[in-house]
Order: sequence, then structure tokens, then C-alpha cells
Amino acid sequence: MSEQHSFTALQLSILRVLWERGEATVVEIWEALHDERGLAQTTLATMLSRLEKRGAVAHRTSARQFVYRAVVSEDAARHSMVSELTARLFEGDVPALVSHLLSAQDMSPGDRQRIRAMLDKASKSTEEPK
Amino acid sequence: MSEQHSFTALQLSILRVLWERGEATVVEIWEALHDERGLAQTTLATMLSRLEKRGAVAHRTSARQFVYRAVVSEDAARHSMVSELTARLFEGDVPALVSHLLSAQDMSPGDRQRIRAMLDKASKSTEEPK
DNA sequence: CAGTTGGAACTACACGTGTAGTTTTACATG
DNA sequence: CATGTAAAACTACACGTGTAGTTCCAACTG
Repeated sequence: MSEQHSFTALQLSILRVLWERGEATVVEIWEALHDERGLAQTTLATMLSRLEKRGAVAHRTSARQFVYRAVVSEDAARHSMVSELTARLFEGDVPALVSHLLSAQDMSPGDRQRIRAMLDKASKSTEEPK
Repeated sequence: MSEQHSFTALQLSILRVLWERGEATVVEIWEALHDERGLAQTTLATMLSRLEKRGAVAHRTSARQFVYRAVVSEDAARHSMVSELTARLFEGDVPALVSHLLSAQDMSPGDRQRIRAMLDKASKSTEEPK
């Protein structure tokens, strides 16, 4: 189980539409991505059927049209992609990744505050379970 | 400037050897990766020359052998790959990535402690500059 | 000088992705 | 029933990657 779900930018754009809407037809996905990427509808259709072959999405037929839905959840995709990156780039050392994030000036003081709050909550639920 | 430096697992394995040693010949890289991936030396040589074409590595010639070195730094690679992932998967929301890390049970209490310490240090240098 | 040899260069191929045109098919409509 | 039409299916192609065999060349060695 737990096949490697690693997706490219375009694949994620498609999946994001499905994650947001639950279901969508090829045309709907095309409309949604129309601005950020000027793709042909057939391109999307090709991508969708390939994603289906990989087991990432599935479809039902309604009124002669395919209505796609995501099979992998956003959280599953995030989990597998983040762990893969952590493994590849930081030898699996999660705090090293966070350290990189901090030193990369990608975060504002407010962001740090948010993270501190999350840390407190995480510690409360697992460190003092009783 | 700042071309997209996104590397695959094998490419990163190669780069890691170069980052660690500074320089290495094809044979040395082959020896270093020999256990984790049973690749032919020609495979490594092909990869190296392609990486060179992309500008990720460079070489000098010594005693009829190519001695490669990395051109992209580990930090640059990390930075560009992490921001790419953050953009793709979390719409650029860094704390959302950290939140994911926390809820994914990838971190031990000790890890959280380490992160708290890093947060303190980061805040001290930018939040209370005086 | 000729042969061996080690490494670089070149060639090859399958696979996934991005991209899209062309063909088929089946329903709706006159 | 014949057609138009819209969507799916099929075909195509370039590019990067992973993988490695084959060829070429220059330098040591006898």
C-alpha cells in the first residue's frame, strides 16, 4: 500500500480543482485553469486519463460527459511529497527542514508566532496525554 | 538569474557526494553510490555530463580523468526546491507546511523542542533588533 | 612502434510528461 | 433516418530521465 504519489505542477493544479470542488468535468477543469495556463481541452483530457490510469483520479459518466473526482486526498499527496522531499534533501531530518525555512527568511515574525502556537498545541496533545 | 534548480533523487545523490567531498571523479561517485543504487559507471558518467550541460556541475581534467565539482550549492538547491514545493502544495504558505509537518506525526517531542529553540533564536535576531 | 587499456564520447531505448491534433462514436435534431 | 455535434479515444511528438552498451582515443608498456 501507500504508493508513491508524487505530482508535478500541472497535475497538482488539476488535483487542486478536484479537491476544491469534489467533482468536475474536463471542461470545468479547463475553465478553472484557463487563466494560469493556456491549455487545450484535449491536453487536460489526456492528463486526466493518465492520472486515472495511475489511480490518482476516477470518473463517472453523466450526460455523455466524464465527471472526475480525486482518489488521492490532498493530505495524502502532501504527506507523501513532503516526506519525499525531506528524505531527499534533508536526509529525513524534519527539524533541519524547519531550520532551513527559518534561515531562508521565508517567514515573518507573525508566521513564527503561529508556529509557536501550533507547537504548543501539538505538545499538549501528545506530550501530556493524561 | 536564479534558474529553477529542481533535482531528482539520483541527481541529488550525485550532488550530495560532490557537496560532501568538494570534488570527485566518476569512479569515486560510482563507489559512493554503489550500495544504495547498483548503477553502471557509464550511467553516472551520462548523468554527470547532463548535469554539466544544465550548469549544475562542472569539471576539470586531471591525469586523464574528469574531476567534477558542484556548481549549485546545497543551500541553493534546498532553497529552490523547498520554495517550489511550498508554492505548489501549500500555495506558498510556509506556516501551513510547518503545520502539516506537525500534524503528520513526523516529529518527536524532542524535535519540537529543537524547533522552539530555533524559533527563539530567529525571533531574537529579527524581532527585537535593539 | 604496436598493442593494450582506461576513460570519455556517442548511441540507444523505454518511460513519464506536456502538449495538442485527428478520428471515432453516440446522442440529439430536423 | 440522416446528420450534425460534442465528447472521448487515439495518435503523435519533443523533452528530460534512468539506464547502459559500444566506440573512440590517447597514453602507458613492452
